[in-house]
Amino acid sequence: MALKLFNTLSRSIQEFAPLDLTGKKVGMYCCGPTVYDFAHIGNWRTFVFADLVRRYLEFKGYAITHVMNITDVEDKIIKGIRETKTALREFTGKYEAAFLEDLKTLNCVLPHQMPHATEYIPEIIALIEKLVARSIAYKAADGSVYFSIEKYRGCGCTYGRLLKLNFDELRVGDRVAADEYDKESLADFALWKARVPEDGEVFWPSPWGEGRPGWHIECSAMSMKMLGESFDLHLGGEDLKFPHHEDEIAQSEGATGKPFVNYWLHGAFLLVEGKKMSKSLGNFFTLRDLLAKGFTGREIRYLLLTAHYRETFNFTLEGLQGARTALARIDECLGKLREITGSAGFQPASLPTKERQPAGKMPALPAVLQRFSDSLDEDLNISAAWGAVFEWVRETNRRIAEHSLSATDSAGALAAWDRIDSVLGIGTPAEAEAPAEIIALLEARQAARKAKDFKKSDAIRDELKAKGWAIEDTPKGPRLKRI
RNA sequence: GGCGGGGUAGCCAAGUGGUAAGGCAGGGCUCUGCAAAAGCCUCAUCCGUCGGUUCGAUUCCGACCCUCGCCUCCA
Repeated sequence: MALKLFNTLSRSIQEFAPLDLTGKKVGMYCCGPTVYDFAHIGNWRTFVFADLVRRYLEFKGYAITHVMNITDVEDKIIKGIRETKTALREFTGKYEAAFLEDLKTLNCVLPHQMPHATEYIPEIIALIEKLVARSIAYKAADGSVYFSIEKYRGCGCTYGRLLKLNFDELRVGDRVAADEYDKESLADFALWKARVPEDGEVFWPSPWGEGRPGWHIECSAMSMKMLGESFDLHLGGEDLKFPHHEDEIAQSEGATGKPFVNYWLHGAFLLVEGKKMSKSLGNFFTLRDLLAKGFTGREIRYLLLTAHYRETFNFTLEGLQGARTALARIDECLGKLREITGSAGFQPASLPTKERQPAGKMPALPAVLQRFSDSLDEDLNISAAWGAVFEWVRETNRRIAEHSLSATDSAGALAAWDRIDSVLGIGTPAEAEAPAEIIALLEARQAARKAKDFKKSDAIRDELKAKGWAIEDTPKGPRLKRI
């Protein structure tokens, strides 16, 4: 089955077909973080969504180039370095390192390229020059360069491709009124911002004088530099549709005269405990806040991946608790499969299913994989995909209980899971090794049980519990579990 | 004011013109020296309200109510 995606550009679900003539290579750009603070759980929903798209395209056999920019020069960053009295690199470096660490915690595959805005100033300037040469951009009295929406529309281009805009009825709110730039038109946006005293040491030379790039232009410059003037996929949060993505289209197509991006994918917002996240409501969480509450990256990833990407999702602490139980259900099942398969060095990775297949042409898949893949083909219906996974878990458990699952069946099941998890990225939980002291207690308890000295064995169990370890007696002997 | 999402069991969340996936919680059972854990089974006569179309609507159409978001900081 072919992958279908909702394209914001056409406002409809379309079959995905890469620009690449061989149908194999795919270019994908996702707007990355502005490194002025720790990323919050809402940001992470978008990045995990991008990770899902990337992983699933790879699952389908595409050779993807995934680019995510790092915005390391911007108003809030400048404000931050002024307040903390640090250098630009020092300031952004700290948050960038945290971002990369969080990305790893959530088991997101690292994008192939993560360009920094400050390292692409020449490309940004060159792009602005093109726009100036085509008279779509102009230098204002304040030394800044703006994009003229009027001129752009005059060329027969449409501004407002991703959502309907009615300029006559745009409400002039406080934010717009607060703008005191020398723009010809209110809707015009900055490509190059002239240096002002508050910028401190943050500026670069340019044909229009010292200054720094606007936010929108950097994404156009870097994405086209890495992926070409036209590429396949551009993702981001839904709030970026306007103005950011709209402006990217205008700048890029205004400069090249070619279609910029084929498919625009937008991830929906996240509510936390039913409300928009805000610090005053006390429902504002960074990933780090949640880790501090004792949740793990995979639990958070799981929860972020339970809902369809285009639906507003309500993230709750209770949901996170449920995620833990749900994951344990999968882990238990996989653990049993591994026991049945035996530890004879079985390597799921060596199975032929792992082989790259020509895009869109997969061999016959095990039922669960087929359902999983069919679900994701439908505009990444991950809820249905999880449904397939959990029904498979139940069926597998049933077969295990009636001992009708051979080592070969079990190995096959694990191989299927391996493929599924290449998309979900849930992995296996970090197993805590029990210290020798705990093992000794466990053995002492077993001895007492054998001698039917249950008073003693129960006492040892309590002692273990006090030390943070729970015992589960299974037919194959006791198992230790960290509490 | 303009534009766009939503309203499905206690909670989260898929889906369909023919009578409701999945997860969590709850209930029952199995296993167990007892527990714990786990597993299995079960759990919405019903999909915001009111009309309409239809043999049949949660699904299509209309109206209304509620809710969330975007409208130049924003994932």
